[in-house]
Amino acid sequence: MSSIARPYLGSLELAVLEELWAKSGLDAKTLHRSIGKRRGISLNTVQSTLERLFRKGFLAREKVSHAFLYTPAVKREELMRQLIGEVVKTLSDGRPEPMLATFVDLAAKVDEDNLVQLERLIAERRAKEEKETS
Amino acid sequence: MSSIARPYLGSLELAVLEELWAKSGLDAKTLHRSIGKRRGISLNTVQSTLERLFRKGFLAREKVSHAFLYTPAVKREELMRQLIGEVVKTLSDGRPEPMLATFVDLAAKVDEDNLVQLERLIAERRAKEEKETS
DNA sequence: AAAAAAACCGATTGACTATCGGTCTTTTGT
DNA sequence: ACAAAAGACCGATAGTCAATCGGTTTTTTT
Repeated sequence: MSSIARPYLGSLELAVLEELWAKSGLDAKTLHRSIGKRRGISLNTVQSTLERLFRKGFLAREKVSHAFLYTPAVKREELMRQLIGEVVKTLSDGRPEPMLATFVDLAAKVDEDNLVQLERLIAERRAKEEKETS
Repeated sequence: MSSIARPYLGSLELAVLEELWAKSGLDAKTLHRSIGKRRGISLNTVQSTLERLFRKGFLAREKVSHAFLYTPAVKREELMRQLIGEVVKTLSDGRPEPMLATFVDLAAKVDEDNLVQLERLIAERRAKEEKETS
């Protein structure tokens, strides 16, 4: 059982999501032009990837005239939360410390200033919570 | 290219790691007794999984008399950091905010008190940093 | 030296991404 | 309205990886 669950996004899937986060409501052809051409892959390949992402619930689509227009069904932050949440769930061992320590480590790794930023986000979060509870 | 890199731990691999984090220096036979029997899998299966984890660098081993004794080569926190780091790297888009927001979200999700804990860890971290820089 | 234990090798299966050709369906231009 | 074009849909293949195990070789032990 408890493996770190797929899905798990492949390289083309990620590229497509990135593209759609930048500009949503694109069709397969357009996406093929922007990312498929460079990779030398066919329009069909882009299409099946879109289909797969749609089935997984990561994309929404709407048929406009003849073609599907795709939009992200998850925000970048939501996807991040899903994926990190998976890891955390499987490796936390019941205790919150491993997760929290990891967060502090990773925040500080890139830039020490991130810790300040993180504190600020916590404070904001708490402020919001208190407003709701009052 | 930039997919969320494997490895990626399967269910049996995780179970083995958990077992070794709890009590390290076990051989294949012992691990088979504790986790393999329940799953109805052969000793061989456990052995190949140990081999795979060893090749991946997640386990160390030492031959004691006739059998390999395995120990974790990464701590739970380190593995967590590796895996979460992968996700963060692929989805951060250069900015730290998505990562930081996700961290706050996930910390608070399980238990609101985790935010206090998180603040404490940040403070401790900063204290240590200042000592080193002085 | 024989038996037992364990390592090692190779093969198979199943899940999943990537890939694409071919066909069916729907739109659209004339 | 009908033919051409555009796109969706289906099915097949290849490659990767975990899980699985049988069989063979190597090493210990008695």
